[in-house]
Amino acid sequence: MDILATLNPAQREAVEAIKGPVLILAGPGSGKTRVITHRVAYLVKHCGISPYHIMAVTFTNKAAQEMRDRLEQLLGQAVEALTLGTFHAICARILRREGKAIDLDSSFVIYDEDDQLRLTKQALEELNLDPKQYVPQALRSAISAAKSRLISPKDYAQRVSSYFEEIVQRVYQRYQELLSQSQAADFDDLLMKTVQLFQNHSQILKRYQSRYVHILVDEFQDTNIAQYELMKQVAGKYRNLCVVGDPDQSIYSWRFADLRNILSFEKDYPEAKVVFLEQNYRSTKTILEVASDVISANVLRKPKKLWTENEDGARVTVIESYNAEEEAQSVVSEIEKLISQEQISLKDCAVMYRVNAQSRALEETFLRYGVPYKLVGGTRFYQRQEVKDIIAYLRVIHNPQDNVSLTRIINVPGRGIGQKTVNTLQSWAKAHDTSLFEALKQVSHPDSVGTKQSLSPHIVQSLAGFDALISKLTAQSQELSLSGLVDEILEHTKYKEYILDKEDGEERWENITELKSVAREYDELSPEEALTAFLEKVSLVSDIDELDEKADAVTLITLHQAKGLEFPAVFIVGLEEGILPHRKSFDDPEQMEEERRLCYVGITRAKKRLYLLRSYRRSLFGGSTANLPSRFLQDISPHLISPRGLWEESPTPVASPDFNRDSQPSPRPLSTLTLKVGDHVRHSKFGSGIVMNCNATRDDQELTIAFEEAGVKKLLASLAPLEKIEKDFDFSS
DNA sequence: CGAAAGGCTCTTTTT
DNA sequence: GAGCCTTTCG
Repeated sequence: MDILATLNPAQREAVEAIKGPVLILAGPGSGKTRVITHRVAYLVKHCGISPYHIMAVTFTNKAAQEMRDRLEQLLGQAVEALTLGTFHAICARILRREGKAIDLDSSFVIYDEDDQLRLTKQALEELNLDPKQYVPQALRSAISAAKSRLISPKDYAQRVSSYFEEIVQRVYQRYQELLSQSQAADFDDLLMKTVQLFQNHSQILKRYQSRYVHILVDEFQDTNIAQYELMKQVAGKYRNLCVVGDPDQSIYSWRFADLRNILSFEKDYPEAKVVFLEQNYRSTKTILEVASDVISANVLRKPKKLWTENEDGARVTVIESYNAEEEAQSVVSEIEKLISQEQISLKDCAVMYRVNAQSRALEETFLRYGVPYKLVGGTRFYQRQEVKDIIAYLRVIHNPQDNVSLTRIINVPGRGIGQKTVNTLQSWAKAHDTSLFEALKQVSHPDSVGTKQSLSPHIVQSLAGFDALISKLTAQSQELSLSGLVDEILEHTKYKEYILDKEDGEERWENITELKSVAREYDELSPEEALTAFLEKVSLVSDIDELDEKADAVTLITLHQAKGLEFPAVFIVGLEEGILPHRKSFDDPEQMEEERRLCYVGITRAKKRLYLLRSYRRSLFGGSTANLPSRFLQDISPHLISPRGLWEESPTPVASPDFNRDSQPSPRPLSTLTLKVGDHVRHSKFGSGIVMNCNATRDDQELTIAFEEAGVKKLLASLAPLEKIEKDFDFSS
């Protein structure tokens, strides 16, 4: 089969441009994944490049798996040698192989957010800082932000400019020490440490540079600085770097993704070829117009013209209901209508929402009406307490240095080792500069000195018992299959009795059974390999990876997770001020633009039918509140909408405030000048910029302006030396 | 030491 | 409303 035959001219151009850097700006539904897949196939089949010399980075493991499947179809051969995966998975692999060079044991564990938080708390405690005054979550996030920007504790120390940052620096420093003591890497470390490895070991970098002749990166708009740097390093030799992204679909800035990467790309690779994919193959004309109405209100974007040859399609349905329950019922009844009247099945339908908590009302209603559904995410399987407990046992067996996991299980199920004892062990470990595990071993030996007096013989016995348990399991781990090992853990800890005694015990035990069946998939490997592979998998899987496409059931999913997917019928629920856009974005125009992009991502998932739902009341936390309809709804041209619900009954809708930012009541005319959103301005100091938001204060205008060079600033119209400029100004150039 | 009860806070998105 | 923490009592 000819790899190029099925591509349109722009797609073909993107596939054939194999020499040098390429930036593909691809709108939703423009065949972006197809282009990447075909490009790899083209490299292998037409250019004779071995898959061994190609690296392709995807956003999720699922996307990676799908690409591998499609490639094998396209090429008619397996492509095992191809490096394909998420940045995190690829980095983990590199670090396992090369970690020795930077003092990272090849059996290092990967800490997730929960582990990170525990470690942050420990660092706080050790530094005698009050966790009430310094919220651990905030510190964790600040550390993560630093790492995503490749700022080491030392670098951080040099740029400290506030008391809070001073604290962050100290916690960050200690946090890293604790990580290294545990032979652990957190998510951010996977990226940062790989970059550092390459920075400090040029001979290792050279090997990888020579290997990867071609590099492809998908969802480029959601990469962070560390990922950008990594890519730049590996592509340093051949510069055959192809990145694909859509700035309008950038929705991960809170994970420190940096849209500037797209802008930097053209600066760092001036010879880059830029290809635009603008033809949409997914949605109807109507859906595309709705999407365009919503996204065009963003100020910080390059206008883009998407088009399609698809039919006009039905108008989008806007449904207003009284509360979340009624909203869920509307979804169910519309789905039933679709199934009976159109050729749409359950698995063609997806319900998307801003926050996971919204899934509850939906689930209850789906259950009540007996409509099958698959829930993506929510309380994530591998995050569940009981599942993490068992994994913690496995981690300790695999890597006894892992202090976080050891602390987690040392008294689970309860064996009389309380917080006080753990503290004693921890200070002993710190005083002797050793791991908690070593402390446990030393202290529980009857002939050890120095600590006995502070621990009762009774406790020492408990510790010795636990130590013996771990030793025994560790010995068994050499011989038993992985599922056998899990059985041993369960048996010796009496975990079943422990968990069945708790609330929802049955359900939790089922989760353990489920975990065991995952473990069984690794039984054919050698015990050592199985444990390593299993632990790696459970650290890096995401919920979306587990989505079963074939099951005939409605998908319930967050807007974030829906990125990259498509469905014939899409329901977006909770289009209300405070939900979508989320209230957290109210005072930050940049975040507000991201909310808008999120809405855009949701809309553009739909192929044929789109339903936008909004309810008058919603009880998200405790008391129920009345919310106004989302400003995004107001941005859609009325002729694209066919209304249902409250609007249907009362043709003259209840007067609701106009949310268009442009028409916010402006203050009394200023003698200088009055500006509105979207105006281009020049500031005597900050240069040229664009107005993102206007806030009328009592006798002034508070402006948020994105300056080309100086970034986003908040200014007062009466004071700022501003002039309005007419000429068209391209923010991104 | 551990279970139970009461009080507190903070409510987003996830590799 | 839930999850987390602290307090209290056995």
